[in-house]
Amino acid sequence: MENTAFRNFLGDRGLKLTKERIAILKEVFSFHGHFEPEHLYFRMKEGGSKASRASVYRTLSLLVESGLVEKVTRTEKGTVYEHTYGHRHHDHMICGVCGKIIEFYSEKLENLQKEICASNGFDGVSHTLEIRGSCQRCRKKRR
Amino acid sequence: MENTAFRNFLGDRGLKLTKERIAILKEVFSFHGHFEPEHLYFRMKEGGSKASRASVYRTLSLLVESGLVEKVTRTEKGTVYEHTYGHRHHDHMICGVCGKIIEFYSEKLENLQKEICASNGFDGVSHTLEIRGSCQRCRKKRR
DNA sequence: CGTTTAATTGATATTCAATCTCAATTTCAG
DNA sequence: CTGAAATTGAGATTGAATATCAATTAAACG
Repeated sequence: MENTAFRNFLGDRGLKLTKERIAILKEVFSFHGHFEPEHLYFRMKEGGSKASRASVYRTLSLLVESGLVEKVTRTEKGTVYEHTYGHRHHDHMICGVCGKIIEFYSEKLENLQKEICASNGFDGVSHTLEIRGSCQRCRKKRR
Repeated sequence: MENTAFRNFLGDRGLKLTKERIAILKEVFSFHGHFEPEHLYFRMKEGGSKASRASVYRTLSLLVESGLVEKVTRTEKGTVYEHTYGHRHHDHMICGVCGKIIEFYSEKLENLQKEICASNGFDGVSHTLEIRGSCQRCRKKRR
């Protein structure tokens, strides 16, 4: 469970398990899909939680460091995150018209990373592939 | 030559070819590698050019639309660009230790994009693959 | 349990890239 | 050369993200 994983992460670093951190962790894992820090903050505010904006940002950094959450992409409007604990790594297609994000996983791509790294003396730890274009729905609307 | 390409782009859109746009275009193509808007602006300022920051940003957007320049990645400190005219598309490996950026091109990856898009009803226009890890030099230093 | 101490919080100020405003200027077609 | 429309630039503005710092809190220890 992500709760335990985060608890361990904090423990290993001599960090404290505070109400705020627990609340933020819970909120992050309360739904699936992508989210932005500001939205998370306001969602929590509405939900009655009192965690400050600063704590949201600070905790988000910790969650990324712990590997429970990943930065998906940076847009003009800020950073998009998603929780990844228990989920397989995947990449994204982003529709430039409606902003829809399609997730996909490709075994071939994973192997390709290894291949490319090997031939460049690079030790690849992670990757992000972002394909931009237009989704089916938006292409149909156009005409 | 990129000059003509940009001229055509502007013409097609009924936009004007101004001194500022020319100066910015020239500066962008005066060197290779990655750059950030702010650096470009200050470099021009030192060089005696009088293009304003606003014009730099505005022209950069046009250059991206015209396909002469691409956004490479967004960092905490802003957007990184590179001119791509005359260059083949490529992707990047970023060393998390020293920040070094290694460029690479993979035919397999290009084909993979088509493949992935096809099976998702997505019309892929472009992609960015960013592999993070550590470069050879930094790994050697560690021990 | 209390104490103690270092970590954490939160309200607010601050930073900084990027965008907007709008009067003055410039391009360019006719 | 002239006029209409596009463009510029200085400065204001936005908005995400971070820094500040006094007050609070977690938790190891006795």
